Amino acid sequence: MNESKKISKKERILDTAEELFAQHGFDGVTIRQIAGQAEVDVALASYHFGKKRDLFDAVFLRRAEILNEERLEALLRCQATSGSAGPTVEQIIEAFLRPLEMEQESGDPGWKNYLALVAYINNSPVWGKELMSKHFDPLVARFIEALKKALPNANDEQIYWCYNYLSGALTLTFAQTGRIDKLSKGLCHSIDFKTAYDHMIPFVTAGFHRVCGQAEE
Amino acid sequence: MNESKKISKKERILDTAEELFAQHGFDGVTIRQIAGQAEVDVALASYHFGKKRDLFDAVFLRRAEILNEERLEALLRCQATSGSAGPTVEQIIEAFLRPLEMEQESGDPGWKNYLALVAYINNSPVWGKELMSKHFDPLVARFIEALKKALPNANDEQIYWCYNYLSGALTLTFAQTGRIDKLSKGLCHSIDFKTAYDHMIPFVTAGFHRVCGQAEE
DNA sequence: GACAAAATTCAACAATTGTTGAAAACTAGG
DNA sequence: CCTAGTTTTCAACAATTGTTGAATTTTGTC
Repeated sequence: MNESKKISKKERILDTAEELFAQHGFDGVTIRQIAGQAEVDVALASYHFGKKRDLFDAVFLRRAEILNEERLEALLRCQATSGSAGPTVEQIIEAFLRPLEMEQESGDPGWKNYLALVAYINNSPVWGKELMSKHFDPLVARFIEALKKALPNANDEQIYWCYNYLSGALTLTFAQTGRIDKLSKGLCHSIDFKTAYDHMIPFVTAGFHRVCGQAEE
Repeated sequence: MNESKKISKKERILDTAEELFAQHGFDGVTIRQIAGQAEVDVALASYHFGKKRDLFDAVFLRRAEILNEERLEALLRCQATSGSAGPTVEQIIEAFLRPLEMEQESGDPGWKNYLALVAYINNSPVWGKELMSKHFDPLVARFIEALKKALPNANDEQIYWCYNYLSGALTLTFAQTGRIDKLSKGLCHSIDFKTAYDHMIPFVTAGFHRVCGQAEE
């Protein structure tokens, strides 16, 4: 077995499906397109993953678990370094966002596709609730608990709404539509995640503080 | 002609297409589904609108023009009432968001569907750039000009990134996925646009001020 | 190298897709 | 009522869809 260059056909199907689903959505992609671009027989996708929907789920789940682990680590790490008062809002937001940046800027282009897929799912009235709630919200709940501690004056409603805005700002960045490139006449670039997160962190941190009635220290 | 209750079949196709496209995206809907739900023959959609893509464009354009007019009015109005210094950031954001709230809370349920469709389009790597840039960004550019005046310390890059976050937070709200309902255990409701905008306005206002290096007065 | 299991290909299926041309029904004005 | 124009229906088309069962090849184990 040549383990250095060989990527199994099963993985190639996942990678291609990831890319195409992210670009065109579930219904905008055919199994034949996936198989064609992956240079694989049409029937092989069904053999490995079953129905089309099962393939979609497999693509979504593959990196969701990795992402959750990294985010959890980041949260625990910033909770460990901060005192008994717990981490600040900004530190929590950092822990929430930076793992994404790392993955997106890593060599693996699959992560860019994957997060674009998350953008598609999060904004979908059909799957937004189902998939995101099931696989991301258990961890999100832990981040929100930390935020509550950092914002003692806030009521829960305010925190959840603010998280919603954070989620929206984040997923639109994932989507990489290139709209901001055009609007800013080339000044900003959708693919420049580092800059996107650098601005996003103070933006949402200030938003949380303002809405949740807690002046920034 | 009974003009009170009669809605033409052509309009019924538009309304139904609006609802279904918003829920399932362009590729997730068939002409037959639209025709079926609109109680209309399949061929009638082609007769009135041509290709499927043309119908999609017609749905998108119908309310885009109305929305642009109302938003422009709101901007001009707040610019007129403010002095020569121009409106504050918060006033500009208000002018940007409130017309949406009005429409969404109006009796016409089509507006809710339409804005969910905008959410889908804005987050789509395929259409996000094309449709949004063409039909919304000319007006967005005017709002950004006003924001630049209200934030003299900001550089353009910061402003465009902040607008991107605003756009993301806004469109996720449009999408009405119901995820926040579940996450907050019934405390927040996706359909409650009034509350969504009430929280969003101070959230993004504070974000703009923080990123663009201008303390709030 | 035989052999069982896994992986892969081939061919085909019924169902559904967008679209169209011709026929039919409706509408309005003379 | 006649007629011209618009709207609506009907029927059908070629193409594409997801999926499957059987056949074939590859893989790993003794």
